[in-house]
Amino acid sequence: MKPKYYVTTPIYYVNDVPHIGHAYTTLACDVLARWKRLDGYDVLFLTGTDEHGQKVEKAAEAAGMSPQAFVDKVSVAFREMGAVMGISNDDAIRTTEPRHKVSSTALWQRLLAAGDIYLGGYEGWYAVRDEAFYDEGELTTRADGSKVAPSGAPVEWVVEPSYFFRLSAWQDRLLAFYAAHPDFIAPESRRNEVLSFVKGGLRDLSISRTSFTWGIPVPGDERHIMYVWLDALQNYVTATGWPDAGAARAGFWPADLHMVGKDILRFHTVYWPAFLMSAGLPTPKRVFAHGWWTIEGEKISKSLGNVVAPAELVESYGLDAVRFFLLREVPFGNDGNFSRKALVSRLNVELANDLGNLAQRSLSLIARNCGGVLPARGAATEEDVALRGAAEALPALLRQRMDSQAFGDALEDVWKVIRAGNGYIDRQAPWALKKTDVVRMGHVLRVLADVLRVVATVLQPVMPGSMGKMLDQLGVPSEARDLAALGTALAEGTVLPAPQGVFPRFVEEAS
RNA sequence: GGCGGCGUAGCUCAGCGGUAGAGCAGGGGAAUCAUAAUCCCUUGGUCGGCGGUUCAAAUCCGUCCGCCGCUACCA
Repeated sequence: MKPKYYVTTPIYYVNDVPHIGHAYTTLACDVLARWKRLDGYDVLFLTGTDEHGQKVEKAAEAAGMSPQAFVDKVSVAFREMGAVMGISNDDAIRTTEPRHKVSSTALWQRLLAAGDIYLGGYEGWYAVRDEAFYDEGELTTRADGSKVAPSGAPVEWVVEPSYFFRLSAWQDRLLAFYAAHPDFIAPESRRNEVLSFVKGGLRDLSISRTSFTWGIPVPGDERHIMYVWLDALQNYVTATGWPDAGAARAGFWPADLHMVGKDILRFHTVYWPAFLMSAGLPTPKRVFAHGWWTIEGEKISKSLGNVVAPAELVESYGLDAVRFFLLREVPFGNDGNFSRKALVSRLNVELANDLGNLAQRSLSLIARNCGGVLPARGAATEEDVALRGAAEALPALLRQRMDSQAFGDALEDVWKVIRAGNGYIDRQAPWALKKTDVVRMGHVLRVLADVLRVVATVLQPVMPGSMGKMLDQLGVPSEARDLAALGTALAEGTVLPAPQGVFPRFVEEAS
């Protein structure tokens, strides 16, 4: 039986407009999912949308629609984004689905049975204008004695009945959990932040509301609806069919990886494991918090009008170039800056010149001088062994990179081999061997074809379309494109199709 | 304020106790199979400042300066 791998994106809040940040998170998960499939795993890759909450209720009202009709409409944008980015998710969960109501209700009952839920009152300074609660310390007192939020909105003291989760009781168990699972939170700096937060003490968590109704009712007390994160986080479990132990996907929980933006790290690394442990469910193995993108040096913001639509980028530069750029440009986990200049540079230098051109020059030499068929392997020289060895080391190397979500390092590893390939072809000069040693020329071209095959194979998760084309040109059968297949050499004499450039250079239109 | 991190070549970053590295950008040369692509060589850094530990410090400790993150209930 294949080993299982379960990776999730956050569920995206439908009130947002999908932008490059959402695309980035989802893309990272997609590459992992594709990599694991390539490596023989049975993969469950989940994304989805968070469709409950007061903001949605209000937005629906403003649009003159029922909340359900509203979310049916706006959630489409996120599924379209997935299609545009070439995302290979197995499921796209929506928190408004019946299966999720069943699962969230069951979770609540588990927490209740564990004695971790009690009825209390949620009170605090609330600004109606901001629809938000504020801490005493955040407020400013005006001359007339009234208090205002940092936004300047007036606040009032409100009390609302609410169910609470006994998070305060979980501090020690959480700290023990982090200690026992040092890889649970990544990157390291984020782990430190979470540890420091939990060590500072935990307060009980309000997990229900009565002030609006668009949510999942609390079992046994339907005046309340479950609040935000309890319902939202549970989606990851819902998708595995829980609480039906016989569900087809039952074996996928716990997730191997929750990919999140750094803004929602705490919910995934503090509340979520506490909920799960309380419910007697296994905890996810790892949560990775990636960084943010700025656009041409500026924060992404609607008011700046610099929100970059993924579809527009794909339209301008091509899907694979965009996918490559996002994972290549910035060490994963760091913040990064998106600039068109940098994207064009990566596309032209690394994709077109380094990789595309290496394939094109190698393949056209084979087409012209080897009758268009794959030459045989021959006695290997020291240089042949070195280059072939570097390529053959890639799968094992990338396995480690992928398991630590080091996409940038993974791509750098591959590019070292590609650069070495260009050095090799220059030194071997098969175009000169054509006149002096045709047999050796064939052997050299075969080394290049073999190296390109490995490179194209391991790059498929990042650039599925263009690497598929490259494998076509290398004569690799569609059933021989996974990592395991790399152990079997291609048959000499395989007829290769006419080579065609895979990555055209991007030329700015003359103005 | 508290806790944590960062500051290394023009740019983006790796190195984290043993004579400063990569990619890009800049300069010179070679080649001409190839997407005017490629290859080779090369300029460039007192590794934020100051002190300390050590035979030896980007690398450990202290301190100062400058940035950044976290410091709970909008998803």
